[in-house]
Parts: sequence; C-alpha cells; structure tokens
Amino acid sequence: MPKIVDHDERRAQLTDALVRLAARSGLHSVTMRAVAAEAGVSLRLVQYYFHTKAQLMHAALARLTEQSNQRWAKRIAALAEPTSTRGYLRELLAEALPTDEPSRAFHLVWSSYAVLAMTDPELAAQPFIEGPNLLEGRLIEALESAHRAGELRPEADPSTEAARLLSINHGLATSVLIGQRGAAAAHAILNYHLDELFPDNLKERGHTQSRQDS
Amino acid sequence: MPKIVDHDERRAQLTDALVRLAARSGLHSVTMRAVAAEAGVSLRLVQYYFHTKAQLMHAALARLTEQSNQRWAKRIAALAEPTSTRGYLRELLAEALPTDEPSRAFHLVWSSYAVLAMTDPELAAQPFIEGPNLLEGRLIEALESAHRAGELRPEADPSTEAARLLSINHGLATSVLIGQRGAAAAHAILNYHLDELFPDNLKERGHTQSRQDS
DNA sequence: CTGCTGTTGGTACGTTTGTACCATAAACAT
DNA sequence: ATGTTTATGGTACAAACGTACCAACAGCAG
Repeated sequence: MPKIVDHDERRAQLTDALVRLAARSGLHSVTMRAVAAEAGVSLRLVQYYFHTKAQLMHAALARLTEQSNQRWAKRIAALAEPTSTRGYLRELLAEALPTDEPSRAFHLVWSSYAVLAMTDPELAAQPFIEGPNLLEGRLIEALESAHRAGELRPEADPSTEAARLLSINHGLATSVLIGQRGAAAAHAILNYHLDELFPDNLKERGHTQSRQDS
Repeated sequence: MPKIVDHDERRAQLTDALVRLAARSGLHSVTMRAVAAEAGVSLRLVQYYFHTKAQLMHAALARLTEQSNQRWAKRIAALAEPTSTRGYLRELLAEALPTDEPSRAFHLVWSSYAVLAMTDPELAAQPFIEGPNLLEGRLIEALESAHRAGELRPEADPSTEAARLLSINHGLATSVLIGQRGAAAAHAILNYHLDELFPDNLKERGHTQSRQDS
C-alpha cells in the first residue's frame, strides 16, 4: 500500500479552506473550484475527497462546530482553578463573542449556515445547533450551582437565565458582525447583564473572586 | 401617453414576490426568473422595472424595512391609550419576534440580508439596519420615561437596557427561526426579562396597569 | 384610421455552476 | 521492479444564471 495519506487530515485542509473562503467572501461564493483554489489543490482533488458539494458543505459545518467546541474546552481548561462563577461565565461568553478574528470568522460562517438551515430541511437536520446547546448545558450547570450557593436572586430560574444569556450573547454577536456595535460595547453590555445577574448585595462574604479585569 | 401604470405599485408587487419567495426557499434561490414566476409575470417585466439584479435586491430590502416600520407603527397605534410602559414594550417586542407567519418571513429574509451584508460592502452601506435602530430609539425613549417615573431599578441605564432588550430579542428570534425553541418559550423568556426589568416591589402604588394577559 | 409610445412576451448569448470522465504522473510498500 | 494508491491535468456537458435584443400588442393623439 503506497502513499499513505491521512484522509481525515486532507479533508480538514479542504474544509478549512472552505471556512476561510466563506469568512472572507461569504458562503454564497463557495464553489468547488473556489475551494480548490483556496486550498491550493486541483478541483479534481476536492471531488476525490468529497464526491458531492453537499458532502463538502456538511463536513465543513461539522468541522466548524468541532473546532468551536475545542476552543471552548481549551479556554475553560486554561482558566485558573479558583474562579468565581461570574468569571467563569464571562470567560465562556467572551469566546462566544466575535471579538478576535478567528471567533469572528466562526460566527460569520455559522450564521451563514444557520440562515441556510432555515429553509433547507436537510441542513436543519444536521445537529450543528449542538454548539449553542453544549454551551447552554454548561451555562445551566454553572448557574444552578451559583443558585444553590445563593449568589443569584432567589427567584431566579437557572435554565431560563441560561437561555437569556445565550440569547443576549447571540444578539450581541450578530450586532457586532453587522457593524452595528463595536466589540467593546458588546462586552460592556454583557458585563452589565452579569452585574445584574450577580447582585453586589448578595456576594458580600469574602470571596476570593477579586481579580477584576475590566 | 397610453397605458398609464403606477410604476411604484408594480415594483412593490415584484419585491413582494421576492420576499415571499425568499421566505419560502431562501434568499439564495432568488433569481430573476424565479421572482418573475412568483409574481406571475414574465422575466422581461422584471428586467423592465429593475435593470439589474442588484437593484431588485436593494429595492426588496428597502421595502422590507419599510413594511416592518409600518407594522410597528400600526401596532403601537392600535394599542389602547392607557397602557403601562411594560405593556408597551411587550407589544413592541412581540412584533419583533417571529411568532406569526408574516413576522417569521420578515425575520428570515432580514437575517439572510444581514448575513449577505457581512461580506458585501455595498449591501452593508445600505441603511437597512435602521429597522432595529428605529426600534432601539423607541425602546430608549420608553425606558427613559419609565426610569424617570421610578419604575426601573435606580441603577439601571436606559440606553444599555434598550440594547440588552434588543439583543435578547434578536437572539430569541433566531433561535425560534432555527427551530431551537418554540414561539411560546421565546415569549416566556421575554416576559421573564421584563419581570426583572420592572420589579414588583417598586410598582406597588395603585397603578392602573392591571390588565395582565399572560 | 394612422402612427407613436408605453408595455409585454419570447428568445438567445456568454458565463459559471456541479458533476463526470479519461489519461497520466508521482509516491511508496512489497 | 511491480503494483496500488494518491494527485493532477484537461476536457466536457447539461443546467441555470444575468443580461441583452427583437418582435408584437395596447392605448391614446392626430
């Protein structure tokens, strides 16, 4: 058996090229030829690894969510152990905001797919919504523990709070992508919301959550 | 001069057909021929009133925002005079949520345009973001008056609250469009937020805002 | 009626799309 | 070397796209 090539890695190169292209020129400008050119390979090779365009699109979407999950995992792993729930949430949501360039690219392409899925049942069946759902799971978990610890308002409902946070985050993300708001303004609004979520008069019991990076 | 036809009305028919088509099959499936078929006219007619496809797309976007503004104006005009600020906000945001079919169509098409605008500078220059901006203006206005009336938390900032409301609303809207959440769940979260915005312990001074439709 | 102008329908051209096919060169295990 | 897999090139084809062009009809002035 000659010329052993990692097919998955090759596919990753191609789907990455697709994402790069989509982030730059929009998902509508993604063609087999354009992807081949972006990846620096021949059109024939793209056809070799993805028999049809739909397969390529689906694979790119899968890789997109996979990369996003990896970024999240890395970010919370890099988080210092003794962190407040609030800091944890902010770190989680900061990744979900299109601040830096890779995050911006991700959100742009993901939104493009989301819009496509609104009218394409086959794409809607693809569980790429799991990205947000995974985030929502972590949010619920964190909020429930915070609620048990008495850091939240007593009448707060953790799962609803998680949904609200997620909605705010997505709304802010698109507003930033559209250019309606700057990244700083989005972060400010997010912090405003977290301020309300964690009222000051409840957390006056010497917590070590002092590290305040504005 | 023979055969006098209202050009604007004709254009409206065509752009409406475009929006209808885009809401059903996605903006990517909008072609000159498809729009002509949807409107029940010939391709030549579409070319006659819109020399190029870009003009047609821009006109449809303009009409979309115009119709949206009209719906808002009508909705708040139909609102009974003695309404609480909270009821006013809920009415305003209910229109901005893809609950009924026309509202769903509007959000779907608007999101499609928004995604396009992220990579198309010419489309981004088009001031179709004014729709949300107009809503934000009304929100700020209402929240400022409510703040002056003492219905809000004293430390609340009306303009930030407006931005937050708008973000929540947009996030909820897309989650409903994606099928991640039902319309009822979205409304519940919205009411949850409004409950927090207008705390009960502040409004216990015999206001006539009793009409509570759940 | 005759003729001009606004309006419509049909048709065609060049380009780009996804997909398909065939031959061939390069790389590596045996 | 032998043979199988990987990769590339070229070419082609039907379909759909935006756009342009040309003939024909409808209504009003003279």
